[in-house]
Amino acid sequence: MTLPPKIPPAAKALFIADEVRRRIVEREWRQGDRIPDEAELAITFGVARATVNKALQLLAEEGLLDRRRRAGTRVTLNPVRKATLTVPIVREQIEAAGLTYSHRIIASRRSPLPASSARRMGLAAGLVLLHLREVHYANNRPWQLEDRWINPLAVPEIESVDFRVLNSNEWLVRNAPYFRATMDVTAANADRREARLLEIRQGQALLIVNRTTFNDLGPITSVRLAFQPGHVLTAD
Amino acid sequence: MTLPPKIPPAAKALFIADEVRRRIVEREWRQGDRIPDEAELAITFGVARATVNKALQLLAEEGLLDRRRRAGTRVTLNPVRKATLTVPIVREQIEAAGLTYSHRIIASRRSPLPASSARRMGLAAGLVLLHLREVHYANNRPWQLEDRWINPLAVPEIESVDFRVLNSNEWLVRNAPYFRATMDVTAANADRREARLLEIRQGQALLIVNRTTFNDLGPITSVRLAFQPGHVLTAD
DNA sequence: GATATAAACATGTCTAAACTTATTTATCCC
DNA sequence: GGGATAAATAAGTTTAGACATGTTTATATC
Repeated sequence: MTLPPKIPPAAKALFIADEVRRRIVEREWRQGDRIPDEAELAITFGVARATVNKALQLLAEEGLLDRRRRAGTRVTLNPVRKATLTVPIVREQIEAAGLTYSHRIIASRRSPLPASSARRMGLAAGLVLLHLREVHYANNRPWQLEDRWINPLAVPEIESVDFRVLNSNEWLVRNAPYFRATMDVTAANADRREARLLEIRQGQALLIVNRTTFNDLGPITSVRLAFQPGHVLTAD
Repeated sequence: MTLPPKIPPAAKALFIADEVRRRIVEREWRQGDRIPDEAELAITFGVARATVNKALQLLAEEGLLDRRRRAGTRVTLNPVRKATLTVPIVREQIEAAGLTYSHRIIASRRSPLPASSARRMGLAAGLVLLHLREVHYANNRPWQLEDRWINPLAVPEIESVDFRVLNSNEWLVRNAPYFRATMDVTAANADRREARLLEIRQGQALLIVNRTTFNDLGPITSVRLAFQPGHVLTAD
């Protein structure tokens, strides 16, 4: 089976990836099976080995193939369910929906770091960091609660920023690029304070996203986002 | 700046990616800046252009760089927060924690598809599909609720499978590979039935994951997973 | 000045060949 | 049989060179 000589102008790798995917989906190659090696596929498809390599690496990233040196390439036994979550920038998300964005600072002070955030940041609990709490609004209705800890050691310039004017999220995005980030997702019942700020009933289920970013100086910031009840995060 | 001649044995692309990342993090190259083109970087690093290309494509995937033909490569203005969520296979997750896995079928029948699932699957509401409801247990304590719709048109073999013996999740994973999947995450208060099955109080916040898979014949299955309160999904 | 056309350019992709590295398989020795 | 060692193998990576493809910029034309 050679590539259709006309069709693929400069996307042979993608074509090959599709073809391999098809063979897996149609169970021509079954879970656990070893598939032909790169050199062999290169010949059957009439392309260079590097091109096959690119295609197979793509499928390996997707989780469809398991590749090991010398052992060859196999169809993954338990295709793991991976999906890429995108946490949008609040303001952009709201404005993209044609709504008016605004935000309000609830608190901005130095406080000792609680244990949960300390764990996420890899810092000692009780360390005094900058603590920000904000509400983000769409058309003056609460959209998201933000509870953020900022490590001035990693972002010295932060001292001189006035977050009453600027959105902390955006300032950090623009001024504190990160090397590494961790993220987790959970659900929690709104406590009394959250209910008041989000203008909902206490106990309603909130989607919670925790995100911590790091640069070479250490943890930059750890933020807990609590979304309006019913909010859906979509993954690709 | 040439690569340290000794260190990188066969990982120059990664080294270059790290170096570019460093320059961005240290604000040598700032958000929105155009960075030198591939040919130039290839010379400064003393490698082939293909190697630079690989490194920069990596960073573009990470969302750190914006690349456009002819226009060149720029540091992303608004680094989007992307993270890869992995939804583990229940049994493996439970057994990996050293617990005993078991499951129970609550219902298994043909029913008309409700609107929400129909939307996700791209099918007409009311269409009669196979409907499965299960509880997964760890050490005999409820761990996860599963509410699944299966499209027999995409998986004809399903008719002959006895899910009282086999876990539907695993059967599908092994026997119905998919082309494409969609996933979303939200939070919901446990209703009375969910509370009973999960042995929790009604109203507790549950993390909900909806996942739909497709193959070339159409939607295969759409599943709603409701996790125990407090469950955390971790993204990389 | 507006608009079509051509040139320039940076990234995108592919190739063929070489070398590296992890891992398996075979072989030899005890 | 057990264990160390060497050979074989398949993927991982890099290179230099080529051509393709979008985009921008400059140029010519109306």
